[in-house]
Amino acid sequence: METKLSVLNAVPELSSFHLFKDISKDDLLQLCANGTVKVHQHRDLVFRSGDPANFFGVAISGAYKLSKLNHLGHESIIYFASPGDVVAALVMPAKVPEYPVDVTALGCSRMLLLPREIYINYWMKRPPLIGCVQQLLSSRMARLHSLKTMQRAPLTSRVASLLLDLSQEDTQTRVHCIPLPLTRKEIADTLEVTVESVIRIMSDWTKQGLITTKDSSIHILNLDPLKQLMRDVTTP
Amino acid sequence: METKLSVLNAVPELSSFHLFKDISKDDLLQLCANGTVKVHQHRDLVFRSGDPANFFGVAISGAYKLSKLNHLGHESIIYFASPGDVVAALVMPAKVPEYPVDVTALGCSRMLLLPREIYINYWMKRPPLIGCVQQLLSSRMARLHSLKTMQRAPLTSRVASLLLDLSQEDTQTRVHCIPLPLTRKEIADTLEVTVESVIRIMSDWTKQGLITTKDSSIHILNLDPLKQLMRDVTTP
DNA sequence: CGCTCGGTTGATGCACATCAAAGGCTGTGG
DNA sequence: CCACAGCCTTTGATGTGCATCAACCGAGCG
Repeated sequence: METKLSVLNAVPELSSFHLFKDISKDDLLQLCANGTVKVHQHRDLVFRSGDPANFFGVAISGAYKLSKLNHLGHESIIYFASPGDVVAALVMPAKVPEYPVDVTALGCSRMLLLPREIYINYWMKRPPLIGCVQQLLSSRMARLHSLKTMQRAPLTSRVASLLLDLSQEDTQTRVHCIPLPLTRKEIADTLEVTVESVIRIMSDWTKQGLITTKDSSIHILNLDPLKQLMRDVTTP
Repeated sequence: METKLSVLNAVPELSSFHLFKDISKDDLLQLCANGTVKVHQHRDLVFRSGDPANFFGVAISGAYKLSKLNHLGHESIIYFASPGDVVAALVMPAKVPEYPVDVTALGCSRMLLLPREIYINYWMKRPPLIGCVQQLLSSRMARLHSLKTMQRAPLTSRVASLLLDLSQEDTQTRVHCIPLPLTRKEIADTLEVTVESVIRIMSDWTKQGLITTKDSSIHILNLDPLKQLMRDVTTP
């Protein structure tokens, strides 16, 4: 399932994250004391909602989804964490911390896991680092807000908005794609709708040549029509 | 509209908040340096979404709503802040911070406003305080998650859940009521539905004697049926 | 007195859910 | 090697919860 690596190997990647931007290599090793780098396969569960939260994590490569089960036992996806994102940091200061969500790997991914005490004793004593953590949380919060305010928009706009939000421009090929293996079901679970509705919308777009899907990797071929659909509310 | 008071008068209330629980009066005054206590009337706007965020706030009395406008210009309510809650703290560490939401007083309320520099220079250098701030944010995040995961439940459950979430037991009369002036429109804007739908549900409950409304203050007369409705998903 | 604002009710329609069925693809085990 | 199970995707037929639109009432207020 999962394998451990030395933290040392991950130092170059870690240093490249905004989170650790002004931190020397020595400091970085102190901040990662007792840490382990774990390699997860697709769908590996990292943290389970409700479990005692003795560790927090920093995503290094790949991607992770944060989700909960709703009243019917269906998955509700809260957030997608990318490399450089922290998970479970916010609950560390609680007296008896519990993970509020399930954290699951999407595709083969790596995460740095650190004990709670490290957060309390080292991380929280460094204002610049705390500032970065809060900025990450702030942008996660902003994404939640945006999903919430779009809740009453037509589903077409919401799917377009999500895809554009998650897509990144490949620096080489200049192609816009979504850097995580994402099924239609997961898109539906993020927007709190059914798979069928998402599929009806996205297969239209595929037929129109706006997007393609290869090995559950979604590419956006034509940005502008999607941006248009995202805004379209009153189509007179 | 709004009036200023000396911070000194608010010290007893501030000390009673979990946020400042282990902080001496002298320390408290340092943490509130250059602060002002403002008194807001119902519907006064405190921060406007998009404005440069030079201040953050601590709610002292009354209540505040955090909201944004959606694509159609309708209000979407993100959160209700109660006494002891912080607002705009999360965006303080950004290089060029902007308020992500509108903050509006609900009823006559008081808020301690503090300059951004105070957060950066004093608050962030106190790990226990940062811990408390993160706990507040964590519970706000949890409420957002809960609204999100209930999105596909029948509206009846969602209204019941919101009312129960916001209600507090009066320590004297042992009556459960919602400690903020809340219109049906605001409930609708929190759940992202229309007023009419909320009204249809709540007037049923009023007729059944489950709730009453006096001067836009909602009282819950009978908890258990509402709790039942909240859970009810499959009503066979 | 006319105004606005919050609450209420009814008639009608639509966007999305639900249910059903089927095909492709992957991995697993006989 | 094939049979089978499970997951993802797709499509169509049908249903319904909530939105939309319209109208009205009562209370507070300049």
